[in-house]
Amino acid sequence: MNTGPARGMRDFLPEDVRRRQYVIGVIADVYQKYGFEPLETPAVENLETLQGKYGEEGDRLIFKILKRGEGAETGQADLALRYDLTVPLARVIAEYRAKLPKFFKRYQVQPVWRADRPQKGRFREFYQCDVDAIGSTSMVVEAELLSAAADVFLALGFKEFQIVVNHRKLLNAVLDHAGVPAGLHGAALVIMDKADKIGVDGVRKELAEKGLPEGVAKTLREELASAPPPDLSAWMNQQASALNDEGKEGIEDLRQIVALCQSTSAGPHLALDRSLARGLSYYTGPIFEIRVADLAGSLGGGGRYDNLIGMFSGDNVPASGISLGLERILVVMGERDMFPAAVVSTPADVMVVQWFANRTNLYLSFATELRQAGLRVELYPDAPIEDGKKVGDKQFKYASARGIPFVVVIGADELAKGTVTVKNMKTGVQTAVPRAETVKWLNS
RNA sequence: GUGAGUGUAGCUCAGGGGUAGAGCGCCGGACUGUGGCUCCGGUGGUCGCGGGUUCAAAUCCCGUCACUCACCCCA
Repeated sequence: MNTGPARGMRDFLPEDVRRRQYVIGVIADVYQKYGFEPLETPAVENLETLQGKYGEEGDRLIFKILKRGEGAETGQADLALRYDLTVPLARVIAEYRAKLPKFFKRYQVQPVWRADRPQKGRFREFYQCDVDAIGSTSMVVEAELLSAAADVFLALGFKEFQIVVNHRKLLNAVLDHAGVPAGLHGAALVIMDKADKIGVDGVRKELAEKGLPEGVAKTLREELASAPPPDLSAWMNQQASALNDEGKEGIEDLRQIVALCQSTSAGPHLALDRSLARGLSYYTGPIFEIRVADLAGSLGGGGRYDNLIGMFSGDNVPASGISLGLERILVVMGERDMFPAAVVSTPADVMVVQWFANRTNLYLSFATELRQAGLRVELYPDAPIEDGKKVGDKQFKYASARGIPFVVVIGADELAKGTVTVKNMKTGVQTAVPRAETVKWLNS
């Protein structure tokens, strides 16, 4: 019998859970500072809600659930595990628009599922930490989203990270300018997105395979090869003159984002990447990705999706958001040993030793006293067979292995004097303390 | 969906044709009313699973499953 979890899924032991809760706590705190409100949605959505939102590749990775009854035989599915948090949000907006504020800002930290093949930093069940702002087309939204994301990484102790931005409209304009037919925009975007991995020559080769003429590859290569200079504003002006109206809109949005971010935490980490494309098909405007050097994939990504909610409600509601990948953040933080010491250990503040097998109630009531005073107290469940004999072999070893900092003994001497002996497990120093002053002593 | 690598004790791994080894852990003991250090003793595995070659397979071959990594795509 295989006792491991299902492929791509993981069990989280206490130490893991503590780390996860720590990171989630930091993220939620930052998001709340920006006025985002919490939202939760079901793990399961109707299949039709999800299909057609993520692009061809994305749709393939949806975990489908067989229809009850006949589904077992026909293989027909009508439900699916949620694939991301953005599409369920769009559904919620379409459903509750009237009840929600004009500008709705929500954060959501929940697991999503993808029928992917696992590898480093990639799982079939993983948490996303999303922030989205609904109802405004202003680039202030983007600036705040990026600033919040930057604050999260700074609060977690990251110093070197990049917030990479680009714009779907700019990409479309560049593709048009290069002569890529509208039908091949998607394929060309995917190839451009890989530019950092396969290099400029690889891009040219793959474009040729798609049947795009040599001139296209040449133009795109030139676009890609031209890294934006430090003077972004001048560069953008120069670019804009060569592009159509759509491209100019993209440039203008990016210009605003860059300018607005200078007043936020995101500013120093912002970078333009003209080849950033992102796979999800629902993006319509600015797109972003958060990267660090030691991980191939991104730690987070997002963008503006002004038409997605309209796919549910009919009328378009502008929206933009960003999603942080909890698992990848944890992978990197684990490798770099970035967790505060307190997060990793101390399941209890103090352990009470059972010295006399026939005085368990004494130890229980003592533990109760300490707990009522606010301490986390563990009582060792087994008493020694003979009073006082071999007490420590098991009990002290257990406390030591669990990293419990203090152990309290009430043995014969202590009972006679009305004291307890407190042992500091780190230093090995033992102190006799009047029983009534134990809490005071431990807290000092 | 494609490709590569790895499956041997609870864990990390060695052994590359003659029926298994280390370190750590775990259990017991010495020393302390009592852990970490030291010392002594002990526990430990049909070598992922199935088949084949061979007098003989953990070892070679085929298949299968699992895990890991990379590609694709993504967080």
